[in-house]
Amino acid sequence: MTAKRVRIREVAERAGVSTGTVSNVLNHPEAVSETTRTHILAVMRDLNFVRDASARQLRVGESQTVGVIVRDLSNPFYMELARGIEDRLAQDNCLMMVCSSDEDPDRESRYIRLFAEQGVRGMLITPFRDTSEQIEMLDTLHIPTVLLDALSTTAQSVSVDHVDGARQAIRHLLDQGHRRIGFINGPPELRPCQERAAGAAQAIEEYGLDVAEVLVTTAVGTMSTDSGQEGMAKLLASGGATRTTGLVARAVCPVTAVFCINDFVAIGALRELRRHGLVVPTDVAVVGYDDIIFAREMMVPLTSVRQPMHDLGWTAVEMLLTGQPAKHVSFQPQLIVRASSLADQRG
Amino acid sequence: MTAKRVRIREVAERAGVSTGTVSNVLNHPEAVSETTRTHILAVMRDLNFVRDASARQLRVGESQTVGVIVRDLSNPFYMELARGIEDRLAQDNCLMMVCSSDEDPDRESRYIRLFAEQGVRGMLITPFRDTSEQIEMLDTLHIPTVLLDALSTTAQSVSVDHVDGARQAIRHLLDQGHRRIGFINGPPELRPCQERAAGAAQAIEEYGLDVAEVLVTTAVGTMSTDSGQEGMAKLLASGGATRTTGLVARAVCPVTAVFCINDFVAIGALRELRRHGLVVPTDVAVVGYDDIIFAREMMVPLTSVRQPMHDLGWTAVEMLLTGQPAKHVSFQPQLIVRASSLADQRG
DNA sequence: AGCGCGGATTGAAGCGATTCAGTCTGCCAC
DNA sequence: GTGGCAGACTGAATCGCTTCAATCCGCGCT
Repeated sequence: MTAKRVRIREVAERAGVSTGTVSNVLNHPEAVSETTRTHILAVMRDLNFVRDASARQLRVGESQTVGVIVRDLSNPFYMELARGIEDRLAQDNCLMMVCSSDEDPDRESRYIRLFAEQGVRGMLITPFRDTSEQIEMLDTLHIPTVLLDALSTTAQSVSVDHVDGARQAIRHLLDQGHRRIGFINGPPELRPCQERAAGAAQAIEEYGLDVAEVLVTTAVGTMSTDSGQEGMAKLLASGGATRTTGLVARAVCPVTAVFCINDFVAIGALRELRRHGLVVPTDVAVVGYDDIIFAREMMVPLTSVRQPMHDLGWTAVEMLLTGQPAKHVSFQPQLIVRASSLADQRG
Repeated sequence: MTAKRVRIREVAERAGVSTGTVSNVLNHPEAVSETTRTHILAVMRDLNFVRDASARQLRVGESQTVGVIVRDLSNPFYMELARGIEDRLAQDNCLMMVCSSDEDPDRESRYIRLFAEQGVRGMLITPFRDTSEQIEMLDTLHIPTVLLDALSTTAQSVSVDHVDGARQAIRHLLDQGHRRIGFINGPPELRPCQERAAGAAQAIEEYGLDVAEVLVTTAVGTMSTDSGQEGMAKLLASGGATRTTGLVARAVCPVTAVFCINDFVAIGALRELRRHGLVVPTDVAVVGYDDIIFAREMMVPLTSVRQPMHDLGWTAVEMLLTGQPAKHVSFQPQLIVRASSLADQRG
């Protein structure tokens, strides 16, 4: 029962050298002769020496940790992001401290302060409103910060191009011949929703078509399956009558395709379509957003816009650690085409 | 552009007191007179003072961080767990450092060492094999550790009762009248798989039935949708013939219900059943495990065994921080019944 | 033999907060 | 008037590591 942690001094004594040499083995091995180095390393192993990072940090003023604030850790959307961050940090032997802001400014401030006290190398923050005030504070503390999934004029930031993502989705539907396309948008006050709406319109214009004629937009309050179902119901209601084809009565769908702001919403939309006896993709094509892991596993695999979250996290850390001059890095999303939007591959 | 961080000394000077008093404001406010305390706090705010945690930690030998190692951070299964950990830590103003072992012993060791260097208050580890060796090492370093989702004789641990989870699932199917039940198990060398198999058998015995007659087991190598599909295919193949009912040709299913080792596997099983024209739950009932968020969102909402991961994380931290005497805490899972196993609620 | 040089090693200073033995002050009791 | 005491405050020592000026040593060169 050894009561205390082994210090560098014990190692030095046992190895018959000074503490400076032991420290050099740890930090400047090339400055120590082969013989003493291996000897000291052996002693370290014997004594089970573990270097105290807080003492080191106090002295050199640099830590091995990075703080990460996401909106909600339990949201699978952030998982891949976190993984990208971790993978890049591992290269520099760094660790990440993660927490959730829950979109609560107080929580966020509290965590930022805790991180500052810890002397993190930098912070990665997924802001949920204008955080320029906080950033300034961090600036005066000389703590580099990169905003995730945001565009900032004051700080470094990385994000995925929502305009382009929506454009790809709509272009794909137009390519498939659709000329009446529903768009179930999320809360219009959210930046990503605005941008995706813009991207959708842009794609239609690029095809020389009239946006007002092609796009039927409806917005829902939350990005959940229930909202998606509700949104789809609204779209269907705007269509009107019921038609009887063959033996089955079917709702007449006012659109031949639906672009959903997110995969959850798409799942809800699929549910409502099915409830009305409409078949995907034969009657209506559906495209989602985010490409959550289940998109491909669904009964009708869902076409979706994939965001390179792993790269996003990786690059954010890269910017943080290397102090890149780049102010903002934007990633291109990628449309993953699956059965839910491919009318000709049915059967 | 203030070049350096404000130290406690600056605050003391500016406030016309000694560093000791400033420190007391931070750590023993009751020992400082009302007047000076508020004055010092004001000065701190003015100067934007942020206390250096590494210096504090060096002196008092106690940090505000906890290390967490999960198998793979990008697995949604761990999200809720992480959230439970975070929520409990927040109460004590602690932060968590998270990382993924990827089931690689070297990575795991590396992270454990990093955590030890950081002087974490404790560690939460999701082991993937026998880690008693590592734990012993941590023991000599006096770093408390709680194993997650594991049962250990040497260390503290928390887990969910797999035997009971499987028992609930099978009991439910027996209640529904099923007497030939398929079981798509995972790799039989994994402890949870063994335990669930045991629980399944136990439930059948409790009903006074013959396990060999009721349960048709098949095992798959990985816990993926593809494996699930494959496993279901095997089950169906063991049945043999094809029957023609009404207008449709259908495979004869040798079982009337299937219990899957996990929801991904269940998704694969559903896919295969559908491919054979078998309807869930009319022809075959399906039960999964884990109750992933999508279980309820599926075309046929999936009955699944829910594990209280949030509580698990919360309790693990509780044990860590309060040094509970309890060696092991086991949680009860809960069967969430949905349409996929309720034959009588169809239509 | 003496000099110079460079690589290896030493050891004390210092990072910033906390602690604690001690001082200082004011006040009450006798 | 003096002693005693509690409450408020002080400041030097300390935590373990890194750093760097200084020292030491061995060797080749003149």
